[in-house]
Amino acid sequence: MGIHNLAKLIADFAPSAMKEQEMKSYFGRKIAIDASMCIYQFLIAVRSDGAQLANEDGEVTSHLVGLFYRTIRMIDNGIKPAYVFDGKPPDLKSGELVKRKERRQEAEKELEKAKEAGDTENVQKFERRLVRATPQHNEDCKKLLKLMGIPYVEAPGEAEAQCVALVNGDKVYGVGTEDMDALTFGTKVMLRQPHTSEAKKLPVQEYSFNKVLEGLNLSHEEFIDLCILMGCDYCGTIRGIGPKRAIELIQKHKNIEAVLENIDQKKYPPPEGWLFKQARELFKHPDVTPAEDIELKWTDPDEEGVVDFMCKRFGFNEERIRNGCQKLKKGRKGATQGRLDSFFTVVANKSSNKRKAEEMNGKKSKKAKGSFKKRK
DNA sequence: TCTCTATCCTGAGACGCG
DNA sequence: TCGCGTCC
DNA sequence: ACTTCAGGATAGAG
Repeated sequence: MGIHNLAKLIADFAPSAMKEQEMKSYFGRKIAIDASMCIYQFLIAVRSDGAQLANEDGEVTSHLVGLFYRTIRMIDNGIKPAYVFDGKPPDLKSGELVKRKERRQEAEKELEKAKEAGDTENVQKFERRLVRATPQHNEDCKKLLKLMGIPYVEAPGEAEAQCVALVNGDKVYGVGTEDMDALTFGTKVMLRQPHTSEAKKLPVQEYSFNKVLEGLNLSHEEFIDLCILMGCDYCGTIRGIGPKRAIELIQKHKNIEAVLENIDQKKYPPPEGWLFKQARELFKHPDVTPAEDIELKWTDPDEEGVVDFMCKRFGFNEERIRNGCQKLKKGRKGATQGRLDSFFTVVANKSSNKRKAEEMNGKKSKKAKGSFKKRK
Protein backbone atom coordinates (compact mmCIF):
# COMPACT_ATOMS: atom_id res chain seq x y z
CA MET A 1 0.00 0.00 0.00
CA GLY A 2 2.79 2.39 -0.76
CA ILE A 3 4.21 4.59 1.96
CA HIS A 4 2.13 5.03 5.06
CA ASN A 5 0.92 8.63 5.52
CA LEU A 6 3.33 10.07 2.94
CA ALA A 7 0.66 12.18 1.25
CA LYS A 8 -0.24 13.77 4.54
CA LEU A 9 3.39 14.37 5.46
CA ILE A 10 3.98 16.16 2.18
CA ALA A 11 0.84 18.20 2.62
CA ASP A 12 2.03 19.23 6.09
CA PHE A 13 5.75 19.76 5.53
CA ALA A 14 6.18 20.38 1.80
CA PRO A 15 2.84 21.75 0.57
CA SER A 16 4.36 23.45 -2.45
CA ALA A 17 5.44 20.05 -3.80
CA MET A 18 1.86 19.40 -4.88
CA LYS A 19 -0.03 21.60 -7.28
CA GLU A 20 -3.47 21.13 -8.71
CA GLN A 21 -3.94 21.51 -12.43
CA GLU A 22 -6.79 21.17 -14.82
CA MET A 23 -6.89 18.05 -16.91
CA LYS A 24 -6.67 20.23 -20.01
CA SER A 25 -3.20 21.40 -19.15
CA TYR A 26 -1.91 17.87 -19.76
CA PHE A 27 -2.88 17.91 -23.42
CA GLY A 28 -0.19 16.17 -25.46
CA ARG A 29 1.50 14.65 -22.40
CA LYS A 30 2.65 11.05 -22.22
CA ILE A 31 1.89 9.24 -18.97
CA ALA A 32 3.11 5.89 -17.60
CA ILE A 33 0.50 3.78 -15.87
CA ASP A 34 0.68 0.57 -13.82
CA ALA A 35 -1.46 -1.76 -15.93
CA SER A 36 -1.62 -4.53 -13.34
CA MET A 37 -3.18 -2.22 -10.83
CA CYS A 38 -5.76 -0.97 -13.33
CA ILE A 39 -6.72 -4.49 -14.32
CA TYR A 40 -7.19 -5.49 -10.72
CA GLN A 41 -9.43 -2.52 -10.06
CA PHE A 42 -11.51 -3.21 -13.13
CA LEU A 43 -11.97 -6.84 -12.13
CA ILE A 44 -13.21 -5.65 -8.77
CA ALA A 45 -15.35 -2.74 -9.84
CA VAL A 46 -16.83 -3.62 -13.23
CA ARG A 47 -19.69 -5.82 -12.24
CA SER A 48 -23.36 -6.38 -12.67
CA ASP A 49 -25.35 -7.86 -9.80
CA GLY A 50 -22.11 -8.70 -8.10
CA ALA A 51 -20.77 -10.76 -10.99
CA GLN A 52 -18.07 -9.78 -13.45
CA LEU A 53 -19.08 -9.05 -17.01
CA ALA A 54 -18.45 -11.98 -19.32
CA ASN A 55 -19.13 -13.26 -22.83
CA GLU A 56 -21.42 -16.17 -23.66
CA ASP A 57 -18.69 -18.70 -22.90
CA GLY A 58 -18.21 -17.25 -19.44
CA GLU A 59 -14.89 -15.57 -20.26
CA VAL A 60 -14.51 -12.46 -18.09
CA THR A 61 -14.56 -9.11 -19.89
CA SER A 62 -14.57 -6.62 -17.02
CA HIS A 63 -10.89 -5.82 -17.45
CA LEU A 64 -11.36 -5.19 -21.19
CA VAL A 65 -14.37 -2.92 -20.70
CA GLY A 66 -12.47 -0.82 -18.21
CA LEU A 67 -9.23 -0.66 -20.13
CA PHE A 68 -10.89 0.10 -23.47
CA TYR A 69 -13.00 3.02 -22.28
CA ARG A 70 -10.48 4.52 -19.88
CA THR A 71 -7.79 4.51 -22.55
CA ILE A 72 -10.13 6.14 -25.05
CA ARG A 73 -11.05 8.78 -22.54
CA MET A 74 -7.40 9.64 -22.01
CA ILE A 75 -6.59 9.77 -25.72
CA ASP A 76 -9.71 11.87 -26.18
CA ASN A 77 -8.20 14.34 -23.70
CA GLY A 78 -4.95 14.42 -25.63
CA ILE A 79 -3.15 12.29 -23.03
CA LYS A 80 -1.06 9.41 -24.29
CA PRO A 81 -0.90 6.52 -21.82
CA ALA A 82 1.85 3.90 -21.81
CA TYR A 83 0.93 0.85 -19.72
CA VAL A 84 3.44 -1.04 -17.61
CA PHE A 85 2.85 -4.66 -16.59
CA ASP A 86 4.25 -6.15 -13.39
CA GLY A 87 6.99 -8.74 -13.55
CA LYS A 88 8.23 -10.73 -10.59
CA PRO A 89 7.86 -9.00 -7.23
CA PRO A 90 11.14 -8.59 -5.34
CA ASP A 91 11.82 -11.29 -2.76
CA LEU A 92 11.85 -8.76 0.02
CA LYS A 93 8.18 -8.15 -0.58
CA SER A 94 7.40 -11.72 0.37
CA GLY A 95 6.85 -10.68 3.97
CA GLU A 96 4.00 -8.50 2.86
CA LEU A 97 2.88 -11.02 0.25
CA VAL A 98 2.83 -13.84 2.79
CA LYS A 99 0.07 -12.06 4.68
CA ARG A 100 -2.00 -11.78 1.54
CA LYS A 101 -1.29 -15.37 0.65
CA GLU A 102 -2.49 -16.51 4.05
CA ARG A 103 -5.70 -14.60 3.57
CA ARG A 104 -6.07 -16.16 0.15
CA GLN A 105 -5.53 -19.66 1.43
CA GLU A 106 -8.05 -19.10 4.15
CA ALA A 107 -10.59 -17.96 1.58
CA GLU A 108 -9.74 -20.96 -0.60
CA LYS A 109 -10.36 -23.31 2.29
CA GLU A 110 -13.66 -21.67 3.07
CA LEU A 111 -14.58 -21.88 -0.59
CA GLU A 112 -13.96 -25.62 -0.61
CA LYS A 113 -16.08 -26.05 2.48
CA ALA A 114 -18.91 -24.03 1.02
CA LYS A 115 -18.75 -25.99 -2.23
CA GLU A 116 -18.97 -29.31 -0.43
CA ALA A 117 -21.84 -28.08 1.66
CA GLY A 118 -23.57 -26.76 -1.44
CA ASP A 119 -23.71 -23.32 0.14
CA THR A 120 -23.95 -21.19 -3.00
CA GLU A 121 -24.08 -17.95 -1.08
CA ASN A 122 -20.74 -18.56 0.58
CA VAL A 123 -19.28 -19.96 -2.62
CA GLN A 124 -19.92 -16.60 -4.26
CA LYS A 125 -18.62 -14.70 -1.27
CA PHE A 126 -15.28 -16.45 -1.17
CA GLU A 127 -14.86 -16.54 -4.91
CA ARG A 128 -15.09 -12.77 -4.86
CA ARG A 129 -12.43 -12.62 -2.21
CA LEU A 130 -10.07 -14.55 -4.47
CA VAL A 131 -10.18 -12.05 -7.31
CA ARG A 132 -6.87 -11.38 -8.90
CA ALA A 133 -5.47 -10.58 -12.28
CA THR A 134 -4.48 -13.82 -13.98
CA PRO A 135 -1.90 -14.23 -16.76
CA GLN A 136 -4.87 -14.62 -19.10
CA HIS A 137 -6.30 -11.23 -18.10
CA ASN A 138 -2.89 -9.67 -18.68
CA GLU A 139 -2.57 -11.28 -22.10
CA ASP A 140 -6.06 -10.11 -23.09
CA CYS A 141 -5.14 -6.56 -22.16
CA LYS A 142 -1.81 -6.62 -23.97
CA LYS A 143 -3.52 -7.84 -27.11
CA LEU A 144 -6.17 -5.15 -26.88
CA LEU A 145 -3.58 -2.43 -26.32
CA LYS A 146 -1.57 -3.61 -29.30
CA LEU A 147 -4.66 -3.46 -31.50
CA MET A 148 -5.56 -0.04 -30.15
CA GLY A 149 -2.11 1.30 -31.01
CA ILE A 150 -1.21 1.96 -27.36
CA PRO A 151 2.30 1.02 -26.18
CA TYR A 152 3.00 -1.16 -23.18
CA VAL A 153 6.09 -2.31 -21.32
CA GLU A 154 6.67 -5.59 -19.52
CA ALA A 155 8.63 -4.75 -16.41
CA PRO A 156 11.14 -7.23 -15.00
CA GLY A 157 10.01 -6.35 -11.47
CA GLU A 158 7.61 -3.86 -9.97
CA ALA A 159 5.56 -1.87 -12.47
CA GLU A 160 5.70 1.24 -10.33
CA ALA A 161 9.51 1.28 -10.44
CA GLN A 162 9.50 0.78 -14.21
CA CYS A 163 7.08 3.68 -14.62
CA VAL A 164 9.53 5.86 -12.72
CA ALA A 165 12.39 4.75 -14.99
CA LEU A 166 10.31 5.90 -17.97
CA VAL A 167 9.70 9.29 -16.39
CA ASN A 168 13.27 9.92 -15.35
CA GLY A 169 14.54 8.67 -18.70
CA ASP A 170 12.33 11.28 -20.38
CA LYS A 171 10.18 8.75 -22.20
CA VAL A 172 7.04 10.11 -20.52
CA TYR A 173 6.11 13.23 -18.60
CA GLY A 174 4.98 11.58 -15.38
CA VAL A 175 3.59 8.48 -13.73
CA GLY A 176 -0.14 8.38 -13.15
CA THR A 177 -0.80 6.46 -9.96
CA GLU A 178 -2.38 6.37 -6.56
CA ASP A 179 0.65 4.73 -5.03
CA MET A 180 2.90 7.22 -3.28
CA ASP A 181 5.92 4.96 -3.51
CA ALA A 182 6.50 6.23 -7.04
CA LEU A 183 7.97 9.21 -5.22
CA THR A 184 10.21 7.01 -3.11
CA PHE A 185 11.56 5.57 -6.34
CA GLY A 186 12.31 9.17 -7.24
CA THR A 187 9.88 9.98 -10.04
CA LYS A 188 10.39 13.54 -11.22
CA VAL A 189 6.65 13.98 -11.64
CA MET A 190 3.73 12.05 -10.22
CA LEU A 191 0.09 12.57 -11.10
CA ARG A 192 -2.52 11.22 -8.77
CA GLN A 193 -5.34 9.35 -10.49
CA PRO A 194 -5.59 11.45 -13.63
CA HIS A 195 -8.49 9.43 -15.01
CA THR A 196 -10.57 9.92 -11.88
CA SER A 197 -9.88 13.62 -11.86
CA GLU A 198 -11.18 13.91 -15.36
CA ALA A 199 -14.31 11.91 -14.75
CA LYS A 200 -15.23 13.88 -11.66
CA LYS A 201 -14.05 17.19 -12.98
CA LEU A 202 -11.54 17.54 -10.21
CA PRO A 203 -8.08 18.96 -10.74
CA VAL A 204 -5.14 16.62 -11.20
CA GLN A 205 -2.74 16.56 -8.26
CA GLU A 206 0.80 16.88 -9.55
CA TYR A 207 3.73 16.11 -7.25
CA SER A 208 7.23 17.33 -8.02
CA PHE A 209 10.00 15.19 -6.59
CA ASN A 210 12.50 18.02 -6.40
CA LYS A 211 10.07 20.16 -4.50
CA VAL A 212 9.35 17.32 -2.11
CA LEU A 213 13.05 17.07 -1.30
CA GLU A 214 13.37 20.83 -1.14
CA GLY A 215 10.37 21.18 1.15
CA LEU A 216 11.50 18.42 3.49
CA ASN A 217 15.11 19.54 3.23
CA LEU A 218 16.31 16.03 2.41
CA SER A 219 18.44 14.32 -0.21
CA HIS A 220 16.96 11.43 -2.20
CA GLU A 221 18.80 8.93 0.00
CA GLU A 222 17.54 10.57 3.16
CA PHE A 223 14.04 10.63 1.73
CA ILE A 224 14.19 6.89 1.07
CA ASP A 225 15.18 6.26 4.68
CA LEU A 226 12.34 8.48 5.80
CA CYS A 227 9.88 6.44 3.73
CA ILE A 228 11.20 3.20 5.21
CA LEU A 229 10.77 4.60 8.72
CA MET A 230 7.21 5.62 7.95
CA GLY A 231 6.35 2.17 6.64
CA CYS A 232 6.72 0.62 3.18
CA ASP A 233 5.88 -2.75 1.63
CA TYR A 234 9.35 -4.17 2.03
CA CYS A 235 10.02 -4.24 5.75
CA GLY A 236 8.72 -3.34 9.20
CA THR A 237 8.94 -0.10 11.16
CA ILE A 238 9.98 1.01 14.62
CA ARG A 239 7.02 1.00 16.95
CA GLY A 240 6.51 4.42 18.43
CA ILE A 241 7.96 6.27 15.48
CA GLY A 242 5.47 7.83 13.12
CA PRO A 243 5.76 10.60 10.54
CA LYS A 244 6.64 13.37 13.00
CA ARG A 245 9.50 11.63 14.76
CA ALA A 246 10.68 10.00 11.54
CA ILE A 247 11.21 13.27 9.70
CA GLU A 248 12.81 14.87 12.73
CA LEU A 249 15.20 11.98 13.19
CA ILE A 250 16.18 11.78 9.54
CA GLN A 251 16.68 15.51 9.24
CA LYS A 252 18.95 15.37 12.26
CA HIS A 253 20.82 12.10 11.73
CA LYS A 254 20.65 11.69 7.94
CA ASN A 255 20.19 7.92 7.81
CA ILE A 256 18.68 4.97 9.65
CA GLU A 257 22.01 3.67 10.96
CA ALA A 258 22.66 6.96 12.71
CA VAL A 259 19.08 7.13 13.93
CA LEU A 260 19.45 3.72 15.54
CA GLU A 261 22.61 4.85 17.29
CA ASN A 262 20.91 7.93 18.68
CA ILE A 263 17.57 6.68 19.93
CA ASP A 264 16.75 4.75 23.07
CA GLN A 265 16.23 1.33 21.55
CA LYS A 266 14.45 0.15 24.66
CA LYS A 267 11.80 2.77 24.16
CA TYR A 268 11.80 2.44 20.38
CA PRO A 269 12.70 -1.14 19.56
CA PRO A 270 13.49 -1.76 15.88
CA PRO A 271 12.03 -4.96 14.39
CA GLU A 272 14.07 -8.09 14.86
CA GLY A 273 16.29 -8.77 11.87
CA TRP A 274 15.16 -5.51 10.33
CA LEU A 275 15.85 -5.53 6.59
CA PHE A 276 15.93 -1.77 6.10
CA LYS A 277 19.19 -1.95 4.14
CA GLN A 278 17.68 -4.31 1.61
CA ALA A 279 14.57 -2.17 1.36
CA ARG A 280 16.73 0.88 0.79
CA GLU A 281 18.58 -0.96 -1.97
CA LEU A 282 15.30 -1.86 -3.70
CA PHE A 283 14.24 1.78 -3.74
CA LYS A 284 17.65 2.96 -4.92
CA HIS A 285 18.26 0.31 -7.56
CA PRO A 286 14.99 -1.37 -8.51
CA ASP A 287 14.97 -4.07 -11.15
CA VAL A 288 13.92 -2.15 -14.28
CA THR A 289 14.60 -2.05 -17.99
CA PRO A 290 16.60 1.11 -18.82
CA ALA A 291 14.45 3.75 -20.47
CA GLU A 292 16.84 4.10 -23.39
CA ASP A 293 16.10 0.47 -24.31
CA ILE A 294 12.39 1.22 -24.55
CA GLU A 295 10.59 2.81 -27.45
CA LEU A 296 7.04 4.01 -26.96
CA LYS A 297 4.90 4.51 -30.04
CA TRP A 298 1.29 5.54 -30.30
CA THR A 299 -0.29 4.55 -33.60
CA ASP A 300 -3.72 4.50 -35.17
CA PRO A 301 -5.83 1.56 -34.01
CA ASP A 302 -6.27 -1.54 -36.15
CA GLU A 303 -10.02 -1.04 -36.20
CA GLU A 304 -10.87 -4.34 -37.86
CA GLY A 305 -8.55 -6.13 -35.46
CA VAL A 306 -10.15 -4.46 -32.44
CA VAL A 307 -13.65 -5.29 -33.72
CA ASP A 308 -12.63 -8.87 -34.37
CA PHE A 309 -11.13 -9.27 -30.91
CA MET A 310 -13.71 -7.42 -28.88
CA CYS A 311 -16.89 -8.31 -30.77
CA LYS A 312 -16.29 -11.72 -32.30
CA ARG A 313 -14.43 -13.18 -29.37
CA PHE A 314 -15.87 -11.29 -26.42
CA GLY A 315 -19.30 -10.26 -27.62
CA PHE A 316 -18.96 -6.50 -27.36
CA ASN A 317 -21.37 -4.21 -29.18
CA GLU A 318 -19.80 -3.48 -32.56
CA GLU A 319 -21.15 0.04 -32.89
CA ARG A 320 -19.66 1.05 -29.56
CA ILE A 321 -16.31 -0.48 -30.38
CA ARG A 322 -16.13 1.22 -33.79
CA ASN A 323 -17.16 4.46 -32.16
CA GLY A 324 -14.29 4.07 -29.71
CA CYS A 325 -11.82 3.44 -32.53
CA GLN A 326 -12.92 6.64 -34.24
CA LYS A 327 -12.23 8.55 -31.04
CA LEU A 328 -8.77 7.00 -30.88
CA LYS A 329 -7.99 8.15 -34.41
CA LYS A 330 -9.36 11.61 -33.88
CA GLY A 331 -7.67 12.11 -30.52
CA ARG A 332 -4.34 10.96 -31.85
CA LYS A 333 -4.41 13.50 -34.66
CA GLY A 334 -4.79 16.30 -32.16
CA ALA A 335 -2.24 15.03 -29.68
CA THR A 336 0.49 14.31 -32.22
CA GLN A 337 0.62 17.97 -33.07
CA GLY A 338 2.41 18.33 -29.76
CA ARG A 339 2.07 20.89 -27.06
CA LEU A 340 1.86 24.59 -27.50
CA ASP A 341 2.90 25.52 -24.04
CA SER A 342 2.22 29.23 -24.02
CA PHE A 343 -1.20 28.73 -25.51
CA PHE A 344 -2.22 26.10 -23.03
CA THR A 345 -0.86 28.00 -20.07
CA VAL A 346 -3.23 30.82 -20.85
CA VAL A 347 -6.19 28.51 -21.27
CA ALA A 348 -5.39 26.63 -18.07
CA ASN A 349 -5.22 29.79 -15.99
CA LYS A 350 -8.44 31.12 -17.34
CA SER A 351 -10.46 27.99 -16.83
CA SER A 352 -8.85 27.41 -13.47
CA ASN A 353 -10.12 30.73 -12.25
CA LYS A 354 -13.47 30.02 -13.73
CA ARG A 355 -13.63 26.71 -11.96
CA LYS A 356 -12.78 28.26 -8.62
CA ALA A 357 -15.50 30.82 -9.14
CA GLU A 358 -17.96 28.08 -9.89
CA GLU A 359 -17.03 26.24 -6.74
CA MET A 360 -17.61 29.36 -4.70
CA ASN A 361 -21.08 29.73 -6.08
CA GLY A 362 -22.23 26.17 -6.17
CA LYS A 363 -20.49 24.86 -3.01
CA LYS A 364 -20.32 21.51 -4.71
CA SER A 365 -16.62 21.36 -4.16
CA LYS A 366 -15.71 18.01 -2.83
CA LYS A 367 -12.42 17.42 -1.18
CA ALA A 368 -10.01 15.89 -3.64
CA LYS A 369 -8.61 13.65 -0.98
CA GLY A 370 -10.62 10.53 -1.61
CA SER A 371 -8.40 7.70 -2.59
CA PHE A 372 -8.24 4.04 -3.26
CA LYS A 373 -5.18 2.15 -2.27
CA LYS A 374 -4.11 -0.87 -4.20
CA ARG A 375 -4.18 -4.32 -2.72
CA LYS A 376 -0.88 -4.42 -0.96
C1' DT B 1 3.32 16.47 22.14
C1' DC B 2 3.25 12.47 19.55
C1' DT B 3 1.80 7.83 18.26
C1' DC B 4 -1.16 4.05 18.37
C1' DT B 5 -5.62 1.95 18.33
C1' DA B 6 -10.50 1.51 17.88
C1' DT B 7 -14.33 3.07 15.58
C1' DC B 8 -17.01 5.14 12.23
C1' DC B 9 -17.70 6.47 7.56
C1' DT B 10 -17.28 6.61 2.71
C1' DG B 11 -16.47 5.51 -1.80
C1' DA B 12 -14.73 1.98 -4.87
C1' DG B 13 -15.19 1.85 -13.71
C1' DA B 14 -17.41 4.03 -17.49
C1' DC B 15 -21.29 5.13 -20.45
C1' DG B 16 -25.56 7.17 -21.67
C1' DC B 17 -30.42 7.71 -21.23
C1' DG B 18 -34.12 10.38 -19.31
C1' DT C 1 -26.55 18.40 -14.36
C1' DC C 2 -27.69 14.37 -11.87
C1' DG C 3 -29.15 9.41 -10.80
C1' DC C 4 -29.39 5.11 -12.13
C1' DG C 5 -29.58 1.11 -15.22
C1' DT C 6 -26.48 -1.16 -18.27
C1' DC C 7 -22.24 -2.65 -20.40
C1' DC C 8 -20.78 -8.36 -21.51
C1' DA D 1 -15.86 -5.11 -3.77
C1' DC D 2 -21.75 -2.76 -3.67
C1' DT D 3 -26.06 -8.64 0.03
C1' DT D 4 -18.37 -5.94 0.72
C1' DC D 5 -14.21 -4.10 1.72
C1' DA D 6 -10.11 -1.14 2.58
C1' DG D 7 -8.50 3.16 3.78
C1' DG D 8 -9.15 7.86 5.63
C1' DA D 9 -10.70 10.60 9.45
C1' DT D 10 -11.33 11.20 14.15
C1' DA D 11 -11.11 10.81 19.11
C1' DG D 12 -9.14 9.12 23.12
C1' DA D 13 -5.63 6.42 25.68
C1' DG D 14 -0.95 5.91 26.84
